[in-house]
Amino acid sequence: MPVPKGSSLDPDRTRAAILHTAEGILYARGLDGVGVAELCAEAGISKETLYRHFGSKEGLIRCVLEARSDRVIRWLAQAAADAGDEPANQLAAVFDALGAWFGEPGFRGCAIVNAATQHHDTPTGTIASRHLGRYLDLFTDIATRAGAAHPAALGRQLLLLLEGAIVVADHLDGPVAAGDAREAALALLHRAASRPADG
Amino acid sequence: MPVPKGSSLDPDRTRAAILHTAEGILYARGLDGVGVAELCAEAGISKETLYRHFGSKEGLIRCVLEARSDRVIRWLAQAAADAGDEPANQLAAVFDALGAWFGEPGFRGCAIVNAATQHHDTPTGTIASRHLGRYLDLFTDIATRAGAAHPAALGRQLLLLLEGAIVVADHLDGPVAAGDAREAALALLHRAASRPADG
DNA sequence: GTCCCATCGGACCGACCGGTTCCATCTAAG
DNA sequence: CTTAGATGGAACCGGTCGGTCCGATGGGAC
Repeated sequence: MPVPKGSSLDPDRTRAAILHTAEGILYARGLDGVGVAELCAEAGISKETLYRHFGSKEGLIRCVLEARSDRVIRWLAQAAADAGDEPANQLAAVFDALGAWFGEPGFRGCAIVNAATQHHDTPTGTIASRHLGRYLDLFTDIATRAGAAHPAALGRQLLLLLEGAIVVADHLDGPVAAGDAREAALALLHRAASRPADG
Repeated sequence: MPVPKGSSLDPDRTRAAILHTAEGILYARGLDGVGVAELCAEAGISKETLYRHFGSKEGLIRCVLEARSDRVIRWLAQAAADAGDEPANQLAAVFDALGAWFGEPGFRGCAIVNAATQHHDTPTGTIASRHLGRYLDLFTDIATRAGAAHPAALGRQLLLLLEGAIVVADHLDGPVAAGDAREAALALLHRAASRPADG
């Protein structure tokens, strides 16, 4: 049996349900905008269960954010992979995927960056750094395969466009930002690839 | 007399002192990370004085953010103006100024965007929109004077670089982001100016 | 001197917070 | 059946929150 101890249902299932419910509410209302009591009520569990699984509200937040980071990175990497082998097409696909996300109701920016902004001194900040680093890996890989002269620098610039697009989409003009970012990203990629020996 | 009623010192002076102290603490610790009592203690005033001047904590936050937005925009516009008339030089100067800011101890991202992230449903969100719009005006002006084919689109792309740089500097690599953004911004400007009839 | 009023210091309020504990209950393993 | 562990429900804790109110002080304006 994969279930180590007996219980009414499945502890792993319970844990996953808590994470899923908490992710939505914490994203929509902010880390400090919702109390543990409400999270438990929405998830249909007791506070004792939550504290047995996650130890503290901060522990729950950490697990939620790590799961979210994994999912977001996998989603963008898949969007790139689905676009074929051409780096430019992959880059365009990434920003197209972002545009679709920006247009969804309830879009409120990047949950991980938002969380780090709200609790900047906690381990949450570390999760955000790792998250941005994973974006960077994705972009640097694309830049490298595109033959950019300085793939690391181009990767960082593409990351600026991604993060800028998220912020601007959240606070100013929604999905429009994704189109602007896409166009700028392709321009930077083309420039770097057409000058492989020099900037 | 500019002072309407008698008081121990000067109500306007008191108000400005509250704003100054509150701005620093709210920026460093977050909107929900500090209570009204502590803000009053640090500013050397009583809660009654704070509530008479600002009505509520939200009212205080609103005044702090509006003052901050004014100051930041004026600071960047001045940096551009000090760089002469050449649009490319002005753009470079803006990102150089950002780089200096990113390196300052206590840098924590954009106070206005951070605030909107923390209290997204309050009027704070409106302040953030206006703030980004003012950046946009600055960049669109530079793009127009540079002879860009689509100055509005270029302005929005430059805004993406600025906001992205702030986020990345805050959560990943500090002042490096400003240099990357500067280089990308100049590349986008050059591209748009050298193709004034077509993208 | 006499008012006026901004101010301070602090008591006070109700609400909510994160977190702990106890207990009855249910389920699955043996 | 017995037993052990996971659970829900709820009471409870100390602390903090934003906000109000009151008494005392002290400096202009007249």
